[in-house]
Amino acid sequence: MHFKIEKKLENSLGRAGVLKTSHGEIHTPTFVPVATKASVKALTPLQVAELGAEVVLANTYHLYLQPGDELVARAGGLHKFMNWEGPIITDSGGFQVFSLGAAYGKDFSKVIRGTEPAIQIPERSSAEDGAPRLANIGNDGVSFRSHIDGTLHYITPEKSMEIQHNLGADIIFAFDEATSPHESYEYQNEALSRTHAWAKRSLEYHQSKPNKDTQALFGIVQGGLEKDSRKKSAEYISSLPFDGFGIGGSYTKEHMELTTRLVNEILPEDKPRHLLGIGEPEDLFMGVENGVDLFDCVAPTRNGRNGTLYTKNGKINITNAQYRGDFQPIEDGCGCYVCNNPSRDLPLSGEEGPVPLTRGTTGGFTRAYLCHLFHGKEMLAATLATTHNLYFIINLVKKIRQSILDDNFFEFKEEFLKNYNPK
RNA sequence: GCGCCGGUCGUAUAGUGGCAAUUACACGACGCUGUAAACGUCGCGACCUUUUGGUCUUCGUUGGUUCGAGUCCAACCCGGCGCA
Repeated sequence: MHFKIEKKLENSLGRAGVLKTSHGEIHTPTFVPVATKASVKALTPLQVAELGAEVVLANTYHLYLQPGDELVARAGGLHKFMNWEGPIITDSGGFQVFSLGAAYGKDFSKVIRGTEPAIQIPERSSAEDGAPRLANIGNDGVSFRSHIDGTLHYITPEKSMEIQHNLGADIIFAFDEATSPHESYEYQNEALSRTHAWAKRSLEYHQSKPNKDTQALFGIVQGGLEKDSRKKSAEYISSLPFDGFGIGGSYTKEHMELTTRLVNEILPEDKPRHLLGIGEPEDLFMGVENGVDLFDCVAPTRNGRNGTLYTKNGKINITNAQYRGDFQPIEDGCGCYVCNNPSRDLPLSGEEGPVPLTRGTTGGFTRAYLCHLFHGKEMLAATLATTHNLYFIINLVKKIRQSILDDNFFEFKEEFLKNYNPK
């Protein structure tokens, strides 16, 4: 893997670059669609590529449970298994320590609403808290109860690396512990030392294997909301010879910006940075401006499946009654397949010359049609909504990248945010 | 004509003396940020209220029994089945 910065954004941490992997180039900053179980839900890899995605992110924990990393290895690795030829990133399973652990059954999420994360997790200090959860954390690793069949599994940093080696992604992540900002200060400290110890163990295991030459390993900065902890974490993680870095954890919007800037000021400039799990439009501008190169997020795909669609004016819930008879496209002027339904000239195999895939110009799909598909529970609803949302987000980051190259990032940001209501 | 069964929120249902009344679907709104997620939460008779509330009107119709009736009784209307 090789990373080259093409252009820097003046008076900020932002930059545009190219990340070369053995499965192709990634032009950064970029948005990485999430393909947790080796599938971007509702889309084929060809569709994902046509949307402009250059890389996808799959998950270690999920693929370990189903179908099993050894089976993926037998299939010839993730690329072959899922028939995606481009670069792949795998997450380490660290986030599941959080989502199946402290956050299990609760409404904690990565981005906390409001400003005061005052509610602490009271039962956290006691081992026998009685609260249902599927993950329990020890210093050596984490025991998980499978959310699929309830079987017990134990994942250590070494195990996470082994699984990720079997999966064979281009970029893999160190095993970490994501914490909720609701945790106590003492707990955050404990978790941070664990994440640091696990980072070192992940790295040592990785470097002892031949995979170190074919797979890049990213370390993950944690540290919660405390500036000092974040700083400490960024300093420690960047002192280790990782190929790149992830920024993890969960925070309020306000802290997200402070944290991103603080961390990226410390991380070495010449290595790529991935802001884990972030991807609302306003957050993408924030991240890029503060030195982030890669974003992944389930928001465009999940929101799409649940009926929330992105437009330049903000998100709309397409299932709402007001759209039942609305014959406009989702977003006027959007260049995606759903909105424009352009006559495309893709040649079909065996045919001579370009063959239009669409006959005539129907003008694309309407809001009314999408609304109908959702109410009718048609599978096409998910496909079209995901197509539009992913295009919207991927294209937004592409435009942000271009604005850096064109020296008009700040103008573009202002113009976009002026119209966009984050809600 | 006789007998039996049945008529409850848009639909299908639960309910056999304390009920504005169960559940599902539909409908309406909201939420979703390294995917436990084609999911979840809330609302769904009307009006009022700051509240854990208050008032009114509802289970085919009309009457009755009862402190109290969707629930018991009577008649009637409608539907299904059976016998003529």
